[in-house]
Order: sequence, then structure tokens, then C-alpha cells
Amino acid sequence: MAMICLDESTSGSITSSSFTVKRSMENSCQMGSGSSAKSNSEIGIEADSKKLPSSKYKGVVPQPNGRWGAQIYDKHQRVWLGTFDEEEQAAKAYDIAALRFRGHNAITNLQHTLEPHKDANELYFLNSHSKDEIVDMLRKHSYTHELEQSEYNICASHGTRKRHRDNWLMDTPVSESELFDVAKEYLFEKVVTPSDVGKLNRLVIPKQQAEKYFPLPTESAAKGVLLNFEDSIGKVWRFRYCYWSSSQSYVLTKGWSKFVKEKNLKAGDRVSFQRSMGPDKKFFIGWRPRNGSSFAEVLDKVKSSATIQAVKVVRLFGVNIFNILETPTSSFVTNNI
DNA sequence: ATTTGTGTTGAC
DNA sequence: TCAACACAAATG
Repeated sequence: MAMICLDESTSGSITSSSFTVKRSMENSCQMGSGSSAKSNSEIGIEADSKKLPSSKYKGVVPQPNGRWGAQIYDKHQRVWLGTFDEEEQAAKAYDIAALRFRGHNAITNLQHTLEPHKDANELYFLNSHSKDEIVDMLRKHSYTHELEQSEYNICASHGTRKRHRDNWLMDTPVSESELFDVAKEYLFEKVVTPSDVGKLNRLVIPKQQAEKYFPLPTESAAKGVLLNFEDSIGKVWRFRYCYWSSSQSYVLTKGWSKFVKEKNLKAGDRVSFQRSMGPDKKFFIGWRPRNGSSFAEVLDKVKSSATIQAVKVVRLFGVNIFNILETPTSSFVTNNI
């Protein structure tokens, strides 16, 4: 008889009694075991069942008490990301870990909106911390707070580059090619004027920057040239670039209004330009709202520092992330801002 | 007493 | 890699 009782208990009926209350509210009936994932996600599990309900989210596993665990596998090993009240919280935790562990192409549960500067901050934050640090934050449910804290710090600490000790460009498992095959040099940015976004279909490039970064052969100055610029989502924009002798200014003309329209540029917004550092020398264009985070401002400031050799901007997760090259003595050292 | 999250297994 | 499951370690 003892044997029978043990068999019954191991199947879960005893322990289930204490927690089925909450779970029974959330779930309903049980399905056949075979098919699983998709169907279970919408249907749920029977009230009295000893079976735990599968989550519809990747990396999310049910807990006996009705809560949800999050886990991710890395190097043949499970990494526990903590437990959460809500299934979606666990899913989000997995997503964050996936982005940190596997890069921007990682499959995630939630469809994250690609908001330019907000994402840049978060991705920069993610890669400025070790996997362990991110996991700790997730397990302690402090990730969001830490992230907000860091955004404040980034804006508040402009010149100081002490904040992050870990150099993600040096020790991160993110593949080097993934980072450097898209390395870009930050050139400059302009706060667009009302007429830059008006009906004139032109953007005035500040003379100094224009002559430095977009040199225009005098023979083609009036006629202009066509320049290609790739934006943060990989779309290529073609603008006519020429010199207007009447106003003695360099301008992007044909094609510009289309960019203004699609990006919904408003006066006061910032447009930035980058150039790939490889042999190809492609141009890139970016923009951010008037009150966006001040990465570009940081770059402009830190670039004027004597020890700064160059500012590298790399594209990661579809956004631009920058890196400083400086020469303390003779050797190169890479650092975070 | 409860909850976490690890040990383990088998499917993909 | 991944999640299902059982249960020991951890926690209150």
C-alpha cells in the first residue's frame, strides 16, 4: 500500500492542492500532451490538473506556485533569470537576456519598438555590462531601474569616462565582425532650422563641415553631385549636393524633402552624419528629436579633447553606438565614454 | 511552509 | 537548445 501512495504523490496530486487555487483561475482545461506549444498557449490547463501550463513565451517556464520562471541557455548550460508574477515579465526578462547573450538578431518574445535614442541608450547599457551583471539585475528585478539610472548618468557625466569600467568592445562575447564591419566615424550633426524642414527642399550644410567632410570639386559645384546616405534601418537616401553661390552655402537639395517627410523632421530636431571607416566610405544619416539623448553632443564635446584620437560609431542592434579611440602614449586604447 | 531554481531527461 | 518534471536547496 505504501508503494501505491508514493506513486500517486509523485505524480503531483498532493502538492497541487495548495496552489491550484490561483492557477485554476488563470487556466482551464488540459490538452493532449503531444502537440503542445502553440495550442497550449491559447487554451491553458485544466483547473484541477497536476500538469503545469506551458508558456507561450520562449524561455518562460511555469512555477508550481503559479508564478513564472525565466531562463536562457548559453554554452550548453541553463542560466536562470529569476521568477516573476506575470508571464509577460518573465518573457521580457528573457528578451533582455537574449539581446545581451545573442545580439540584435536574437529571437525575442515581445516586438520591441525601435525608438531611436531610447533604444540606443538601452543597447549601450546592455553591452556596457557583463552577462552576469545583466542576469543579476533581471533576477533582482532591478533592470529597469538600473537602466533609467544609467541614462541619467550618461547625460549627466559628459566629459567623464570613468562611469563604466567594463570595456564591452574588448571583452564582450559579441563577435568582432558584427561590430566592426559596420564601424562608422561620427562626422557632425546639425539642428535643423525651420527652412531646413520647410518647403524649400533643401538642407544647409554648415560650411565648415561641408568643406571638411563633403568636399565638392569646383567644377561640379554648381551642377552638384548625387550622394547616398544610409539611415539607421538600412534604407538608402540619395540627395543632390551642391553649392549655391548666391547664398554661398552648401546644400542637400533633391531628395531632401522626402527624408523630411518620412522621418517627420521638425525644426529643432537633429540630423547627424557618419561615414563608414572601412575601405568603402559609405555615408550614413541619422536623426533624433529635439529633446533626444545627447550622444552626439557628448561626441562633439569629447572629440575636442586632446587625447582623443577618433570617435568610432558602430552599429549594433540597428542603432549607432560609439566608442572612443585615444592615445595616452603610443598605443591605442579603447574605452567607453 | 513555501518558493526558488537545480538536476535531469528526452524531444527537436 | 529547449522545456517538462521532480524535488532539494534556499528562504521566510
